[in-house]
Amino acid sequence: MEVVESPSKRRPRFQYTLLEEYPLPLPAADEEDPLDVLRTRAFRWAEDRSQAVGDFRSPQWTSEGYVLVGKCMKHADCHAGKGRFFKFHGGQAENLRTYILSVWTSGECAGEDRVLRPTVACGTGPTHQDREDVLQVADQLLARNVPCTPTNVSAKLKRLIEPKHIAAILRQRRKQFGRNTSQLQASVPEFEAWAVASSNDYEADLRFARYEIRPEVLWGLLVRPFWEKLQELLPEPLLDVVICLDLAGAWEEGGVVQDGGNVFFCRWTRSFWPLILAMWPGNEDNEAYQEVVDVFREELHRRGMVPPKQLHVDWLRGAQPRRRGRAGRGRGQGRGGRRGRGVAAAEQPCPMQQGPERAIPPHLTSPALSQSPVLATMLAFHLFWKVTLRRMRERWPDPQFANYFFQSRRRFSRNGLRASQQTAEQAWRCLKRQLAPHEVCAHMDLIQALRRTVQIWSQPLTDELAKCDKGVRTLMATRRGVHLQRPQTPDPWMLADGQTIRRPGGLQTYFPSIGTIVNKSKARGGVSIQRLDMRNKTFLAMAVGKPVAVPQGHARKLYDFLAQQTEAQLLQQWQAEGFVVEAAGEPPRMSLKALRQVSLLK
DNA sequence: CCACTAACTCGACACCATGG
DNA sequence: CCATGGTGTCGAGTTAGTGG
Repeated sequence: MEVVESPSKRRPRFQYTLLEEYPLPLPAADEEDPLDVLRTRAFRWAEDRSQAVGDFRSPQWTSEGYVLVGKCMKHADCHAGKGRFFKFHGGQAENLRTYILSVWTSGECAGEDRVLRPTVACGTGPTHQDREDVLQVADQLLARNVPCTPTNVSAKLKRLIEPKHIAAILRQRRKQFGRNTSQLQASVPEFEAWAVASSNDYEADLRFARYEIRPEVLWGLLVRPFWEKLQELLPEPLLDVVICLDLAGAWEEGGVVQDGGNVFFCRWTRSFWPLILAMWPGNEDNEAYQEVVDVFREELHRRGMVPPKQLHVDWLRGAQPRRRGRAGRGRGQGRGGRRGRGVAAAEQPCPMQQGPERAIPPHLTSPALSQSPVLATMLAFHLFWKVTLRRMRERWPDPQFANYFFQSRRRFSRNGLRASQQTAEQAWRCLKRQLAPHEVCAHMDLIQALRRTVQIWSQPLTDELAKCDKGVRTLMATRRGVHLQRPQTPDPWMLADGQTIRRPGGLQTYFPSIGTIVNKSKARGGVSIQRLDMRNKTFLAMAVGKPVAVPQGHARKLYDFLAQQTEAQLLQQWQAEGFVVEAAGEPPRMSLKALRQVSLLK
């Protein structure tokens, strides 16, 4: 008759040896249940050591606190209970600053790599190892800014894994992390803590106006130094603002709101001031713009500043490609939660957001909209858009868009000034340069880099610094050199001597006087200036951009354009010059080409 | 510039594994 | 036992690359 095995005889199978003492952060205050604490720490260890542990038995309460026993889930035999086991217990270290997890192990791993879902009809599922390898390669690819596609991953794997498994694993990964690397993902809590703290810190250089953590990390930061400088310039009205969104590296999208227009440095150059820095991952169409505009408004309001007269949005590049990505699907499937917020600012929505569902891009490429010419008088401006509007309403495939476009434009458009995206583009490159040298792997890395950059940009430009080439690349100008409005007269140095000036963010350059420029050009035969004396005023006409000769009588012609008093007169003149092209059976259209030619613009 | 194709993405659904 | 998560499959739609 067989004797019942004594516990001591069976025990050898469970002879645990200490594997390691693993330090981990102390449990937070709200993690009170020691069992939960131990369990999460055990999982954390398993993850850090790429060890699949599962199937925990009921926890036991011993003199050492709770003890958890689980087994390796990686191999077939382990899973069946004939392999390796793990035992965990833990507690605060003696110095009380860390949590020490004691990991014990018993038995050896045995059996083949366990196949997940062995019952599936298609054959084998991926193994744990498969998944780990795929995820690892995916991380590497993403960190290097290489598209993380099944093919790419497959090419980088050292062994063969079924493509459909790779695709499925990647899909799951995308669902969880999007395009973020796991390191970026892991840095979220740190970021969140800072975000909370920073939201109310009105003294800091960077302050959150918006942030969201889930499901994606996105934020808008206000850049205090530039807002304050702007406020100092009041009551001069803001003329225009350019919003620019662009890709910042592979893993996220950034936005810069730029007070591009007419912040004059030394009274003649236009420079950019970043007021808001925003990060908007991925595919939110125009919500990013809308959000940034909202933030901008709120801060203006908070500071009691007057809204800008013009608002330019670089919607073509930012919005169009994304749009296609979503074509054909319903609109509601975005994130319902965020929609509600846009409503508050709906008085001046982003152009793309209203129009008909998805049919906009062709219009946006129209030169009439994207490069409307500089028109010298209010009357010309009026006529130009009157003709164009009619054309849009009657000939363009989407009349609704025309209505929308004009509704939203009417309020802030004016003649004369066309804010160029160029400063915004340059600014963005500048920002990228500043960020590039720093390794940005975690959310806070980016914030730190931005903080450094803002510090550099916002240093005061003293008179001495303005003259020398060395020193910081500040975007600030000397105090008396900044204006929000276009100067009415040239500075004295422009007339007489020229000057050496350091442009914001750039190196110093010598700028000759206007006289010198003209003389030099004349000497090379490149410029011709036509003079027109009218009563008590003198007009000069010269080509801008390309140095071409001014045709005989051209100054007079331009003068006549300016002098027209009524719409009918101007229209007649424009028709005669071929600016307005009439065709049978359809509304007239503006010929930008002719217009440019006569303006002697390139 | 255009058409064609292979590669890719995504959502929906079913089903199983895992953890509580 | 239930909730959650990971995987396979299918179909629809998009994108990038290639060759004319």
